[in-house]
Amino acid sequence: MRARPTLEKVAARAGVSRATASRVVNGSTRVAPEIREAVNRAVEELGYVPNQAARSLVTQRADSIALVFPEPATRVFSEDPTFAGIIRGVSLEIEQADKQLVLMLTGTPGGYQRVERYATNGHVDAVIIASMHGTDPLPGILSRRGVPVVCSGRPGVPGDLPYVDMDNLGGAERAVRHLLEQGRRRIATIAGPQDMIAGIDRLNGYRNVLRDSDRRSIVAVGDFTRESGAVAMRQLLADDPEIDAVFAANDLMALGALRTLRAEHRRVPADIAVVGFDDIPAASYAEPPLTTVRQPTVEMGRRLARMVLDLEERRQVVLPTELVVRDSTASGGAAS
Amino acid sequence: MRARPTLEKVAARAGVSRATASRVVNGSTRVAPEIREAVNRAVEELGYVPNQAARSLVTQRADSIALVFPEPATRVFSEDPTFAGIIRGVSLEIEQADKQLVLMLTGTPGGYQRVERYATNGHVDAVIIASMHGTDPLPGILSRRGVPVVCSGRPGVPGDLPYVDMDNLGGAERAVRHLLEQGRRRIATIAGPQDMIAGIDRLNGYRNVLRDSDRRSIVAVGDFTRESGAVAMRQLLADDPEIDAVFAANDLMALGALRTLRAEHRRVPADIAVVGFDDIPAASYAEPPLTTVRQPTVEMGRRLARMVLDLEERRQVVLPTELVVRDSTASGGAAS
DNA sequence: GGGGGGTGTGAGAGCGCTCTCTGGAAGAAT
DNA sequence: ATTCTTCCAGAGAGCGCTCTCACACCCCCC
Repeated sequence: MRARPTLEKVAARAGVSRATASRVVNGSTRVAPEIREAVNRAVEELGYVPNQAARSLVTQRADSIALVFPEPATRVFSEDPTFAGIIRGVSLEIEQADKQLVLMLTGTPGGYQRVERYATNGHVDAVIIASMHGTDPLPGILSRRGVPVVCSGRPGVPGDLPYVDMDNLGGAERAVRHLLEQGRRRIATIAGPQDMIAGIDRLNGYRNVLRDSDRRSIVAVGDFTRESGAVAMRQLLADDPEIDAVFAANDLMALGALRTLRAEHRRVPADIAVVGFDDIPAASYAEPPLTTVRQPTVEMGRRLARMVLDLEERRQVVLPTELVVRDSTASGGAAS
Repeated sequence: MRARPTLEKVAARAGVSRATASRVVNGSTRVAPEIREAVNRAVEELGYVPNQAARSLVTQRADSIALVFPEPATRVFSEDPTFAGIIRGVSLEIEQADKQLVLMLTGTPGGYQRVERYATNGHVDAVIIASMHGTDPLPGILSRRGVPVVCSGRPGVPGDLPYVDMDNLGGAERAVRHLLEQGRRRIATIAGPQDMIAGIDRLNGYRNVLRDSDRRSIVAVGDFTRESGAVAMRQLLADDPEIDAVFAANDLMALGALRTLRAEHRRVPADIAVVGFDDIPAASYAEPPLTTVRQPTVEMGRRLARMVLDLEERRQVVLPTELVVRDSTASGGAAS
C-alpha cells in the first residue's frame, strides 16, 4: 500500500501553506477563490484524504457514534426485525452526516464496562442505546459521565434523559378499541414483560379502553417470545372459554397464540379475533394475516441519530403508531 | 466532562517517564515488577484510558474493522436473520480482540465510494464484506488498494480473495437425498437467483443428486422472497401436478410454497414434502414445521472476524451445513 | 496622505501517544 | 580488577492535523 499523501504534500503542490490547505479542505469561506481552486486541484490529483486520527487528536471529536445493544436485546436480535429497522434508520442519518457508526453488542455480561470505557474515552462522540429494560443503568451512567446519550424507548426511571419512543399506549388503545368496534365482547390480552416499558405501556393501553367500556380485563403475561404466546393463549382459554378476542403485546406472541388456537380448533377470526403489535413481516404472512400495530422503526432510527447529532430540537420524542387491519380481526365473526 | 488524564499524568504520579508508562500500559515485559506495579496503580487511581486517536496517529492502525452490507443486502436485512447471526459472530470476536466494529450499510447507490474512501483511508484496518452477489466489485477494488478484505460467501470471480462460505452444495445435496430416501419420486426445486453464489450452488446440489438417481429436474426460479416462493410453487404445480416433493433454496421461499400448497389443498407432507434452507426461526414454527438445512451463521461471523484479525490460518473456509428434519418431510406421505 | 478597519495568508505550537536511541547500572567473563 | 555484555529507564522526535496569533496588504474615510 503506497503511503497516503498528507496535507503538507497538498499544500506544497498547491504552493500554499499547510494552514491554508487545511482551511480549504475544511470548507472555510475566507479563502481566495483561485487559491481554493488550486488546493482542490492538488487534493484531487494526489487523492488526498484527511487522516481522521490526526484530526480527532486535535479537535477532540471522534466523528463517530456508538449504537449499543445491551445483552438482553442481542438475544432477540435475530428474530425481531425492529432492531434491523432501527439500525437502518440510524445508519442512514449517520451516513448523511459523514460520520461512522460503531456497533456494540454487549454480548458478555462484562460488556457494559467495555462500553463505558469506550464511550467515556473520546472514542465516540455520543451513544445511542437500544435499551429494552426501562431500568437499564447504562444511559444514566454515561450521561452523568458527560457522554451525550439517547435511548430508544422511554427510560423507566423518570428524568430528563433524551429518548425516542413509540406510542405504545396509543397503539394498544387503538387496537383494543378496534376489537370493540368489531363487536367483540370478551377481550383478553397477552401482555409483555412488565419490566419493559413497552410491555407496561401496551398493557395500560388495553386496560384504559376496557375500563372505559366497563368490561373486565383478562390478562396473561408472556415474555415477547412465540412460545410464551402459545402458552399464554392456552391458559387464557382454560380460564375463560368464552373469550372472543385477544390483544397480544407483540406479533411473535400473537403468532404463538394463533398456533394454539389452531391446535384447539378455534377459528380465527370467526370464533376469536387476534391482534398483534409491531407489524413484523411474518404478521402479514400468518394464517390468517394478522391485524397489528405498525411501528415506524426506520424513522425511529433516524430520529435517534438526529438527536445525538443535534439536528433535533426536542429531547423527547414519541412517534405515532398505526393500526393495520388484516383478516385476523375481520368483523361479523362474533355473530357465529 | 472533566478532562481525561493523559499518559503524562500517569507517569508523573507513578514517578516514571512517559515512555515507561507507555511500556506498562502496552504490556511490555521488559519493565521491573515494582515499577509496573506503580504505574498500574496510577492508571487505576486516575482512571486512565489511552487516547485512541493519538495512538492511531503514530501506530498507523485504527484498531477497528468495518463490516459492510452492500445495498442489495440491506433490503432483505430485516427479514433475514442470517445477517443478524453474522453480526453477532463478528461482534463477539472483535470484542474479544478489543477492537471496534464499524457497521456500514451502503443504503445509497453512491455508498460504495464512501466505503472505499473510508477503507483506503486508515479509518479501519480491514473490511468484512457481507456480499451477496458473487460479482460484487468492491472486494476486488479494496484488495487491490491494499486493504485486507474477507467476503462472506465465495466471490463469483475466481481468485485468491479470502472468504468464508457455507457448504451450500453439500447442504442442498443432503436435502434432496433425504427426499429420495423418504420415497419421493418427483422432486422439484424452487431455485434462488442465479446471480448469487448461494443460489447457484444450491441449484447445483439439487441437480447433482437427481442426475445420479436418473430423475429429471423440475426447476422454478425465485428471488429468495416469500412471495416469489408462493408464485414459483403455483407454477410448479401447474407444470407438473404429480410433484410429490419440493426443495426450496431458502426458508422464506419454502414458507411461500407452503402457503400456496395450503391454498391448493395439498397436504404437507402427505401429498407433497417440502424442504427449505437456512433454518430461520420461522421455519420451526411453520405449519407443518419445516425440514431445512441449518447454517452456522454466528460461527460464520466469528470466522470472518478471525480471518481479518489474522487469527485464522486458512484464507478460504467452507463451513458445514446440517440437515434438520421436521414434519414437512415426514415419510410415508408419498404412499397416500 | 495618513490612520483605522477589514481581509486573507503563513508561522508555529501542540493534541497524546509510540518508539528509537542513548545512557547508566548491574552482572558475566576474562 | 577490568572489560564486555545485558538489561532497563529516560529523552526526544515526530505521527498529521487544527487553530491561534501575528503579519501583510488593501480599501475607505477624514
